[in-house]
Amino acid sequence: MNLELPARPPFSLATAVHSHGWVQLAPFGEDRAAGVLHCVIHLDSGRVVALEVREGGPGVQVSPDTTLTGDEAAEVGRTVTWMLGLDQDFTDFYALAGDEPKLAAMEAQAQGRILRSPTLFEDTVKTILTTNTAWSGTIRMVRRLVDTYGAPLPTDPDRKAFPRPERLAAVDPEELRRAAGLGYRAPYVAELAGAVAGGSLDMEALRETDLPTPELRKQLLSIKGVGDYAAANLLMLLGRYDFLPVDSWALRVVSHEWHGGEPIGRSEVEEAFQAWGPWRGLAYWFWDWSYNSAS
DNA sequence: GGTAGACCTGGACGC
DNA sequence: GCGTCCAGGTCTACC
Repeated sequence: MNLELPARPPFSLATAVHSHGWVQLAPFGEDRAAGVLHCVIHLDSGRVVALEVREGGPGVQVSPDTTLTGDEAAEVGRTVTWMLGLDQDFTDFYALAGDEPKLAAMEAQAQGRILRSPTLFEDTVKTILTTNTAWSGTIRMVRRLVDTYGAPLPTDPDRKAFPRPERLAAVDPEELRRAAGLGYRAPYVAELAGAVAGGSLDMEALRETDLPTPELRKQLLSIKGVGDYAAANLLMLLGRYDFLPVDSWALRVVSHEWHGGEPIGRSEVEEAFQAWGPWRGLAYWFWDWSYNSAS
């Protein structure tokens, strides 16, 4: 049983999937040559299913590895729509970007969507695990977290879904530190999982909130382990582009783009994209960096 | 509000 | 093979 999900044009599955490194993080996977995105998700019914997502029509075709009930199929539809931002509309941004040579190709390439995990909880944990470590470390930590605590896929137990909050909340932080190699980040993940599992923090409600972006940012910053960079990264995933996720890479590319490679600070990065107003994060994310392409 | 130091891991490097 | 250094954001204490 395949699901056909429409996307607001322009849309490209490959562009959305490769919008950042998230596809390299478990339980995502891909067959790049075949143009297939793989993922394993844990449904509300308790079942764990594998999905294959292909571009099809003006949207995507989703192939589960098992027969789904009506409710489960509807949940898969909502989840994949969220993950790929199928209903996102960048018309206003494209109108501005068309006048900027460094962004002018965005509409033709259907850029703008940023691959998300099935839940904001999962994306928040993954974002915490990007901080203060190399990308290879993030890949390793997420993989070990999924392998150690994720619910197995019945048809292939070696493949697992991202662990649910209640599962991680039940793990001693010291075990998280050792078993998943999270280091000092372990108590942050444990505290977040505990808050979500205990009901004191409804992460998924933040996906639909009408809160102004600065207020939403404050809520994200109240999560231990989420600082300026991580909050801005999560806001980007939530479709709020008012803040820039300034990390060491941002300092490097902005320095080479406008400051001759000289050391710069956060303020120079923010100043570079100030003119883009509520779209500044998107302009930064998809900027055609001269340093990046030359290195 | 700004700053210094600690946190943790793995990779690079020198010996 | 071993030891040392470094990169990578956030938190806490302190000024």
